[in-house]
Amino acid sequence: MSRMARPRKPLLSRERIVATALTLADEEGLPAVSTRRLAAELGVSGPSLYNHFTTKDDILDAVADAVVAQVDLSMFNGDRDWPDALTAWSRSYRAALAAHPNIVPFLAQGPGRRPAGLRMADAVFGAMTAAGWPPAQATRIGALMRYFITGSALASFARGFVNDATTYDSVAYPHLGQAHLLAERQQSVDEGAFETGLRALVDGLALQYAATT
Amino acid sequence: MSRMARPRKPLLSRERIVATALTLADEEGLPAVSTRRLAAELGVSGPSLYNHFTTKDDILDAVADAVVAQVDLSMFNGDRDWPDALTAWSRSYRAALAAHPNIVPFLAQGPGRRPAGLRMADAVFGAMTAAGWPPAQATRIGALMRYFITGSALASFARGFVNDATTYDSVAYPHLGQAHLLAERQQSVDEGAFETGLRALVDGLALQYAATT
DNA sequence: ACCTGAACACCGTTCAAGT
DNA sequence: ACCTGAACACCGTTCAAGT
Repeated sequence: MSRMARPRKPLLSRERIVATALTLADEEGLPAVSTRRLAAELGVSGPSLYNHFTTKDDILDAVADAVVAQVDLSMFNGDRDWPDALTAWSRSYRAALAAHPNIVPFLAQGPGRRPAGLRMADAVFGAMTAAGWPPAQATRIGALMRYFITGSALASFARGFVNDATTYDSVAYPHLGQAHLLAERQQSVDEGAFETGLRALVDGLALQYAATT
Repeated sequence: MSRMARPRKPLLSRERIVATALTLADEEGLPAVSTRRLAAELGVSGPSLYNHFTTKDDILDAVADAVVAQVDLSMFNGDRDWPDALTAWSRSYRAALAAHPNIVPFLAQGPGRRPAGLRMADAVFGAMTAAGWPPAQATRIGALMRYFITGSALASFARGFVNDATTYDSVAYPHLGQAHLLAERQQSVDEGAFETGLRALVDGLALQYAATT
């Protein structure tokens, strides 16, 4: 059964488009990822992309999915108790987003309905129900942790902090010391707020767990 | 002290631009808010807007600030204990965002450095320190609650849920029953996840409070 | 001071045409 | 099947010109 020799291989592939889009977003920001710019980066003309994706949003969805696919899910294999697993997963999730901050604003908008997001939701749901959580609560836990982690990533990584002394009027905002609002402090505030919130969430869920089981 | 009579009053004002932009975003979505479309809505030509704002992002910042300004802060007046106040504020915050879902993706990106956001951060910080929280923790609490609330609003209100049976393959995602992913279920999942997470956060913070004071 | 039209340098997407 | 150039209907923003 022989076939004709394949014609010269295609210039593009979905994988190459996604990888190049992610690199471009990482290096020059989300606004740099236009179809025309991305195509130029790939050495083709703009409309070529439409042979592989139906829309620009489809491309960004795939990029977002590639980022979410980096999240470690191995802590849900049953070796750890649920609070430990949830904590480890949250940190891995946040780290995956921190590695690609410029895609976070897009990623945070969609519900997690792409493959990697569903795989993640499935892993959390499975581990929580296995640990004894009722299914309805297990669903909620997956959602609320995602809210917290993506919200944290958005606020932390998205836009720079304007270090403008006149913005922070001590008369208008008597409780906010200037020191609390300096740009260089922001990252440690974000980090501390994330860890404090993560612990509070897991501890608070543990209270509910003890009350319902 | 008389002055010359004012010449015909300006066609535009910052207030009118912001109000019209918010209405347009509410009714037709964020992409409908282009400078040209907004100007047309206001009965002027596109470039006129630049007499009142330096950039389109400045306009959207002001719109976001107007939404945040709707958040009730009266629960921080000292009548309630801090967990009650934090809970009431969170619900008011979420409700303000739910009233204008289309602006949330923009709003969630910036740190809360506009007037209404700073007023809010100041109120939370003031109430938490007054209740006995150390300043560093009070700052973190304001930030982490914002992460959770904006993250929740983004995921809940931003993009519709695709009700596509083929997306949810029971082989690929064995733990996720189809019923859990139907569009009509989504809103109640979001609501339940928000309330579960809010309670967990406040309960978990109460544990930390008891341990540090 | 405030608004306008014209212009610049872009967009996302469609489509007929090429191979 | 996959890529191209041309085209359409848009963008945000600048700027000289008007009042």
